Amino acid sequence: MGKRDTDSKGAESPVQFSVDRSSPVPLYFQLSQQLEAAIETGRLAPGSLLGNEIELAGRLGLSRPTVRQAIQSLVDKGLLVRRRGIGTQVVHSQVKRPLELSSLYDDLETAGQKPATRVLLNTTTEATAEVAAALGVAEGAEVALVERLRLAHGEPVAHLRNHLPVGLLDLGTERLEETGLYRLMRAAGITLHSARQSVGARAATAEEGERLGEPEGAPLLTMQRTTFDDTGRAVEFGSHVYRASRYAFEFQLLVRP
Amino acid sequence: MGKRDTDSKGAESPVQFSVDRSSPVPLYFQLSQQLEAAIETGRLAPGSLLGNEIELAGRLGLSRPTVRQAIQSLVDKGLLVRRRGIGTQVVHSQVKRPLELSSLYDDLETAGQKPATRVLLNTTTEATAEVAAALGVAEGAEVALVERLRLAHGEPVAHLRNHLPVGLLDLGTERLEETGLYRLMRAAGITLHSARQSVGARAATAEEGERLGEPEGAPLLTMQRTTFDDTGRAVEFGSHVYRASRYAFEFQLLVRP
DNA sequence: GAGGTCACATTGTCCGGACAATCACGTCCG
DNA sequence: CGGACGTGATTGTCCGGACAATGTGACCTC
Repeated sequence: MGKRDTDSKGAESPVQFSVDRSSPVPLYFQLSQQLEAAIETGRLAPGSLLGNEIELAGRLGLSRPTVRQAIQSLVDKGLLVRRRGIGTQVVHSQVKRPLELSSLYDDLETAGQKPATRVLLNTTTEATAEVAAALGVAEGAEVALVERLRLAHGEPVAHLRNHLPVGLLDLGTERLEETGLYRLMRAAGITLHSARQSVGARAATAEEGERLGEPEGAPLLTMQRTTFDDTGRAVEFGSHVYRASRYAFEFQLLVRP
Repeated sequence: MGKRDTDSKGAESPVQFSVDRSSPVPLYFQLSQQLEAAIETGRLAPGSLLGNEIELAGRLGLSRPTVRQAIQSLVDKGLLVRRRGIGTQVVHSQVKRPLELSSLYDDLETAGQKPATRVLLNTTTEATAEVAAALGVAEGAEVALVERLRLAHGEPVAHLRNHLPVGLLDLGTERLEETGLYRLMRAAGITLHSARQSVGARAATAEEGERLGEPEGAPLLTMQRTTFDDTGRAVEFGSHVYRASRYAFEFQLLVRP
């Protein structure tokens, strides 16, 4: 039978870590970042053992709880797996990034494309029943409305319609053309917390087809999203339409144990 | 019991918790479950403070790290928010469930529908290049193939095609009609870890329309998914098609701080 | 040789304490 | 009256240790 090779354990790990106690960065965070970098660059091979926590702590001059905290954060990210009695090992699969609350802008940017934005509308309007329910305001109340066309390689990719509470944010049209909405919100001190999404599909109307360069009746990917900040306040309601021929949602998700 | 002192905050913390030290269930887990139940039933109102950790620990006869571990698990679930200098409070928004690696079967079941499954195919086949790449086997190698039609209220909702490594699982056709694939895998001792998904849309072919009861060219929602267990092995590759007129993906997602 | 048993290694849980960082709030001063 | 400042409250980080639970592998028995 196959004998478990012993060099995966390795009496001494070839990878060295170190922490800077004078830095304001928490020690566990320093360590978790170094571990993550080592995993991503392959210096810690998939499937390899990490060496037991106690020895690792001693080697770094840290306590075991601190080392555990660092490891745990990577387990939560799906990069490591712990097994009682065995050890902690690097996950085999190609974990890229779990599903994030990312804007389309970031999606395209990380995909190597150069997203462009054309702001079609930047005004205020009266909330419809749907928008009012999503944002938690009265029907007919004034809300901000932004409509944008997102392009990649000069081609339309998506039509984005966002409703926001008035006064939440200063929505400069030129800033909206430079970056994504979420970045603006974060920059304004809003800490995003969670979002409720619905992803579906439908056929393009004549108007939608015109805007996106698709024939009427072409399949479109739709997403509706309400985003909340950490006080539970709804800060955005988006109703977006993507060209199915040019875009798909790709993401990785983890099983919550 | 010492000082009850003045609860100057909101004077709203009459909820009592208790732990059973003779139980094999970890203490932090007992506490987190009770907290979660209290939040879901509304006994802990949204926005209300939780009372500081040290006092809570003293009241329960637990140490602060244990209480923190319980609270942290709920913070990770998005139910609580911690603020330094302020306290821990229940989030306002209607957090339902974060995106899970759930089967369509579970989705429909929790939606109150009674899903039915018709197994169209349960056999083995030779892996195409796409399947081979996803499952990490050689092209042309034998893999299991299952095709199912999922119905709700007697109407077709989705066509599911799954490829699996041979010998991984005993796929009884009658069991496939009773429950979802993921439940079978879990029951077989496979611990799911992560999945890579792609969600898109396209127009129905004539054959697809026939199967799902849609006209040719109707918009369909598509999902491709490769699922990995905790050893990094690909255990399933799914290629699914949903009727956009009858189904949409709904989920909640959390921002990774 | 097959199967069960036991020691060992490793992570899981829990404790008690210490100090730092941050935020809300009241106080003091201009 | 308003802004700067200090103070208290609360969570964040970190330590060192103890015992339990679990899976592996070697050893022993049959």
